Amino acid sequence: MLDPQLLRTELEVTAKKLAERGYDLDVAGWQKLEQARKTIQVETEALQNKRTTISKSIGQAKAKGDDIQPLLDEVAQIGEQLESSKKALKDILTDMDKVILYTPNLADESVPLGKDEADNVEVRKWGEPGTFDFTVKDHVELGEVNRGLDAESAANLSGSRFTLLTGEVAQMHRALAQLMLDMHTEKHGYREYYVPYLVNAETMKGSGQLPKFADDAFITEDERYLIPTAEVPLTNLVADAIIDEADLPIKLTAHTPCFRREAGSYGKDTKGMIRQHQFDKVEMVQIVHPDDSFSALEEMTGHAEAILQALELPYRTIVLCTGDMGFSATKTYDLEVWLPAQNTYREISSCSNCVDFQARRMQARYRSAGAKKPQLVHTLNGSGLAVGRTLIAVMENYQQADGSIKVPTVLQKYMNGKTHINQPE
RNA sequence: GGAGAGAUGGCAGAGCGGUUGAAUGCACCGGUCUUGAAAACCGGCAUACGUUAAUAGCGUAUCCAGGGUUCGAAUCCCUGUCUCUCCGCCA
Repeated sequence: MLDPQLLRTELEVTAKKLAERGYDLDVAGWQKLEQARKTIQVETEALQNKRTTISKSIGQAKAKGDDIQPLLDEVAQIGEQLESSKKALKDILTDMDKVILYTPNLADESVPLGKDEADNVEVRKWGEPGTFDFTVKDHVELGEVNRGLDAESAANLSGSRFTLLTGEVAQMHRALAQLMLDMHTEKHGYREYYVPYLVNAETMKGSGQLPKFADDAFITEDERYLIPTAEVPLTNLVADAIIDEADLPIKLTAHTPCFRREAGSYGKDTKGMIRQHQFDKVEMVQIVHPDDSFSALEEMTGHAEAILQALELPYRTIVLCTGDMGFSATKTYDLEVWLPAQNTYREISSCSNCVDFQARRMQARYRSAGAKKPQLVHTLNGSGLAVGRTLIAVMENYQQADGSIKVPTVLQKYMNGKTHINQPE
């Protein structure tokens, strides 16, 4: 959530910034609420104070054996008044809460203005798309040729947007996750976590998935949510914590399945395993000092890029424009990997700096030696990488004329030294 | 799934209807002493919100969470969550 102070002191400017990212804040409505809040809160607290004072003197009078009846009469009148005042205040605060919990983060100055993905800006490009002297197959065909991808069985078991992997393709999927975790823990300084895949509403609220995006998540009968990304449990690890400044930055990583309803994406990417209800992802999360979050974003994006470079997959890095960014982010880099069958770059990672937006929701703070009060930390998250899409990218970029797939050098040790998948004898 | 016990400040641990945001100890910070350190002694030490120019005052809230009883609740009642012990079951 945004700093409520910002909505009080710089409402106009804030509203303008929100408009840049396509969010229309009801300025007049908010001002009205804020005004009412001020009046009623002051009034309520004054009444509360009055009652406490009298109640205390009742105690004293009783101890001395004085007559307490006049005091009881006095306090009786306050009761009702306080009751209604309290209720009015609660209603207003609920309304204000609603507004503020549904309001996205502000974009950083360095983010390009724009409406949608068409306005995103390419920052850099790495590698050259390979050339093929045969007709390239997409990952669905390659999956069939290699008997490794079975969409029909998955559909029978679960419905659309599920995938079943078998044999060497499943093995490669596992190997990719291993490679990613190893690189992040051994080279990039992250600590590996195994986390719950079901979390409660409070946790989903902390990282910004609730209340606004309830429809995107799967919910269980006992009101737990299947995590849409490991960002949710990892980031919330510092909820309500006061961290020693010396312990920052905290760098966490986990390999988890991710579950998404994909409501509203009907007809999009229906073929293959690009967009699924369930997919694996290795996630990176950083909890950092406010001064360091933008440099941490560059670093983390580099960590995701390092995986693509190790796999020698061509990609480009883009910075999302104001209109295309996610709810909690103040700045986001997407990595897009080259998919020869689609003849285009497709998203494979998203790295965001959320500054204090999630930290404020979670009350995640740090204490520094000098400062009196604990300060909010900054949080970042990034995919490093989406495992399923990485598998697709490897399959398509490393395909051979006969439909077999070369195993990237860096991956071979994770696949018992195999150099090819389904190489004909 | 059955039976019982519990949840208080960074930690340990009192309090069980009145002036208690909460004793005491430890930890931490400042000071006295000391060549320095330790010990001893003195002082300080929660968070959020509101009000405000103010990180000054003042106010409100917070003793797991949410309801209730009461003039007044950390203390009494109800519901929920979590933890622990024993039994059962189980990977």
